Amino acid sequence: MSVEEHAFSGEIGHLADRKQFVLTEAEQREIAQLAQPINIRSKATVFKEREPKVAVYTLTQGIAIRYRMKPDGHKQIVDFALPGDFLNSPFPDRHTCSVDVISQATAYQFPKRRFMTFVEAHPKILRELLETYLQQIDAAYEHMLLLGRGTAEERFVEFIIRWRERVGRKGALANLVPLPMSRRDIADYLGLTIETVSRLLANFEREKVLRVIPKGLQLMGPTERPLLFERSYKVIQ
Amino acid sequence: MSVEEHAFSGEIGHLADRKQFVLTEAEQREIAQLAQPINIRSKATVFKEREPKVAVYTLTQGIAIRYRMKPDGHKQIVDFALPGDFLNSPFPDRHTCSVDVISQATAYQFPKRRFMTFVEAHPKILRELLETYLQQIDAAYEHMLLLGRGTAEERFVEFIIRWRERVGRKGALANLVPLPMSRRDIADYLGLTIETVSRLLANFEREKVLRVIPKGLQLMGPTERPLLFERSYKVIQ
DNA sequence: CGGCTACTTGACATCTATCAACCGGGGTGG
DNA sequence: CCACCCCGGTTGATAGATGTCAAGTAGCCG
Repeated sequence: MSVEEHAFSGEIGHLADRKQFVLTEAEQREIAQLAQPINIRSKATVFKEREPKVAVYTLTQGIAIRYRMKPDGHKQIVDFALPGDFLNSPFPDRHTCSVDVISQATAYQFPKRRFMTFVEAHPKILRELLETYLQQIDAAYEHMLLLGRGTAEERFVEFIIRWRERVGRKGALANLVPLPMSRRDIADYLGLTIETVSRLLANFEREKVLRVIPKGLQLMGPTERPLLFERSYKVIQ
Repeated sequence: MSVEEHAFSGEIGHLADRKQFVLTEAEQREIAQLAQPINIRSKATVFKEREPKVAVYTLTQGIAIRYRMKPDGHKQIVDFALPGDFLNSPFPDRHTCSVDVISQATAYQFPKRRFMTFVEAHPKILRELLETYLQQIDAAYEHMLLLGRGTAEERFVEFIIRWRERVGRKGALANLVPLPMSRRDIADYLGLTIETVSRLLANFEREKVLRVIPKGLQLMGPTERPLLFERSYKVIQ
């Protein structure tokens, strides 16, 4: 199968790589009763920042972007959500970010009050929730470092490394990295313009670090430029 | 008293503006037994990111910077901590950011295990902790938007507005804004260089938006440029 | 096949970083 | 007590990275 034929059309990220909740069967049944499954049509907005929060959502299929906007329309994506991820949290009373799905998607919708009473009745879950949020804080700090101090190239490289880890979590890390999101989404995640993202890709391709393929990238293996295969500053110490 | 004589040397932010914990006397006594008060000398590092985490700290006096570093030494400050703020969290096992104090400071040190058992025995506190972390996530998203999509001027203005709100929380918002941190710290918070920060201040001063005074700023009141007195996009809707 | 949208590419402008010199206050040592 | 030095801050000249604007291309869907 040639690279171009490689089908990225299938589901990716069946499970998010984030903190996984370990639930007993009883708990799962209980949760299923709380939740209402919903369909979200492609590119729809699930909720907007500052809107009153009536429910907590977990994504079950598809990919979502979680972002904040300036009044001039400029967007900063804070996170991509994969199936299994929460789209929001039970506090505060208003949404702290907006969420769009990038394609047809499904989610569970938990009425906020019921979600909280359930969680508070299950200390184990509350604690896991706590860990989830602390992971998010860690991720946010990492992203802040990137946005505040990274060059365009560093931002892009970090993005690919992290994204590859996330979607490849189930098996080995593949050299074919699916990119189901648009260039605009990548740019909005990295705090860059689509033109800059496009040029970065062109540069990397020229340097034989990767190849741009439909809806994804093919990484060319660690050569003289191991760039895309290690986190520069995670490995130091 | 002239502006220049205004003493910013006193304590600022006796209480952080963040989520305040409401504790019974019994709880306070219990907490006091868990905690060990410690002194931190000026500019000292309390802990470094990725170090094993043995304790949870709350700041009691002084101001701290919470930051992450790139291997090249570039720093991104994620937060300034005021008295009453946590410097870290009980998870994960390693610190997710470094903390330095910008002047002599004191803190409470809670052995991590004891902190967790205490918190888990007090669901009310656990829940408040949860809210605290969600506030931090909100703040981090806001900061990401600023770093990814804000111009140098927008970053600085947002910083002043937020900082003024934090240190002025107890009383009315003053037009004298103390800046106990160095230009380097401000630059590292905003993802800029000290030169750019310096030039921004010079510009604002030229436009009569503010005056630079020792260890602080004097805001000149909403003129034709209300700039520093409202959050541009909080007010929209 | 045609038109739309997403993406790419090029020319140019602009913003912020970099490099370097300079200033000023506070502390220190002669 | 004064001079010096050091450090933090400011200012200027210049460069470089990324944004902006505009044109062109390619893939996709009707």
